[in-house]
Amino acid sequence: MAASLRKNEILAVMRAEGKASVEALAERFAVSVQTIRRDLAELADAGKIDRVHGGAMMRAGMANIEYEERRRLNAAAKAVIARRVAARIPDNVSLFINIGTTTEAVAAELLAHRNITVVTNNINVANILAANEACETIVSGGTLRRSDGGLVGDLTTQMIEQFKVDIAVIGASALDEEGDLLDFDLREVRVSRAIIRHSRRVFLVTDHSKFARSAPVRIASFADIDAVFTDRPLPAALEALCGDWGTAVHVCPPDGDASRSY
Amino acid sequence: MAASLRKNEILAVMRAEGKASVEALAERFAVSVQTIRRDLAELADAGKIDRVHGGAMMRAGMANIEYEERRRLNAAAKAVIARRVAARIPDNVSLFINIGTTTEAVAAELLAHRNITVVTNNINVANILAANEACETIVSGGTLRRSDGGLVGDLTTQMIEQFKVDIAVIGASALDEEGDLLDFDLREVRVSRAIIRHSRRVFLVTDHSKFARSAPVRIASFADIDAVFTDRPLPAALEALCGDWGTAVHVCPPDGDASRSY
DNA sequence: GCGGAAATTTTCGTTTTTTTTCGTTTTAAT
DNA sequence: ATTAAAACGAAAAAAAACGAAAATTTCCGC
Repeated sequence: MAASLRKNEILAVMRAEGKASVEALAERFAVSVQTIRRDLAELADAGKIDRVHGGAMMRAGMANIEYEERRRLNAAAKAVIARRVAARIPDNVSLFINIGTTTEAVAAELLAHRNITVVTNNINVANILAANEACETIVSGGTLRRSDGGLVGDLTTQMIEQFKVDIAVIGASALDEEGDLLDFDLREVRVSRAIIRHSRRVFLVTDHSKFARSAPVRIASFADIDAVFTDRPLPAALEALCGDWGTAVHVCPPDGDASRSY
Repeated sequence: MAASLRKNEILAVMRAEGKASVEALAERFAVSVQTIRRDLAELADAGKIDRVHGGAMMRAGMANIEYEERRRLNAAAKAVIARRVAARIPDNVSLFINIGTTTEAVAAELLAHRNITVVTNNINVANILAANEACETIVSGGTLRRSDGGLVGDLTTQMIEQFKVDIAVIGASALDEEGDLLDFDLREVRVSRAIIRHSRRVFLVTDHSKFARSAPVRIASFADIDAVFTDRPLPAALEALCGDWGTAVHVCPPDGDASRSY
């Protein structure tokens, strides 16, 4: 790619001001708007900026958009699951809530709970629970993961290990039929394992889409979980395993039907 | 979804002022009210704001009125101070940023910095810096203080002590003429002291209103600080002391005049 | 300095997207 | 219940993007 001085300067302007219009850039560099359009198109192709009508902006919001998308996915099912979980959580308890859009939905359903202590490694959960005055919110330390507001790393694990709570609410990126909980990021998995070790009871919340997916790192087994909350029945094989392991299964159908529990 | 430069700006206005009317936004951006309505409708669909008759407001939840009020106070002065501080912070450094509305303004000015590592005990700073891909953000653990998004407590102090950074950016609730930095919450003060101990250089950011106030717990002395950034000249007695102690004083006048440094 | 090839920029007509206009419906306040 | 402001929907108008040909600049060797 032939390096143009202008393109670098455009990038500098964008970084400084966050955004720029085609018109303004054309005037600033004393070239035609067409030339600016080509520069912006190339920069956008290279993934440096995001093109918008009339100009361009820094690619900052991108990761966030993706996350918002993920949050919206199966939102109805997640809300039903969350309500059901919240109903099982009494007042006056201590909780872990870890990373995940479904766990965030649970946090939103805990706004009316009284006198609870929540330890979380999810900055969005902290933001949500800040609205509940009767909730002491403890944020675990760690490196902020931009993609989903999660806090991960050794620091997070160390911090988790300083607690022992009544109930943990955890998610997982994927589930398989042998009853394993899976995730993508080893750092996050280490945190999840610490959470399971330091909780008296563990609730797994997950929508059905996780059964269709796979991920490389094993967090734990359904045998380590006390209860699963999901929106559709488990595969038969897995349901049988849960029976053997004594793992309670709560199916929360989205349309408000009576939910089934095993 | 077609992103627009205007929508980002609307969001910024909303964050700064909490709410905005369709009429006012239309005038500000010199477009028709219809266009603003469409923008607001899309932002509301995306869940960023809440639509109300005649305008829109920030989504309820974390919205802490008192805190928003405090943030708005002397906002212009804080922005000038923040820009000045950011100009003194090079790329490729590690930073502490602690609790305070002025320190948050500094974080906002660091969005264009490259390859920085920021350790913070302020959840708002973490939210702001999430937009900078070239910034590794590490959140200290601790108990979430609802009033200002601060993380405080022994856990926070422990976490801070695991780092040693190049520059600390700190605030204070009050300052007195003998050159002491003061605060209200002992837990927060312990954290601030840890931050000072574990930084190679310390920048204090504060607007003039802090001189008129007092607080019970002593954080440190101006003698422990490398540089002070403020919007009005210090009381003469204190300025003399800073001279003795070798504490640099940067006065950043709000109207864009040449700022004075001692 | 000159000619000419290659790259870059501008011009121009067309297509797409966004914004405005205007008539109608809904909302909130008296 | 009445009324004025605000929201909505759809067609018209305006602005911006696109594609490709024409014009300009740059970069060579001579």
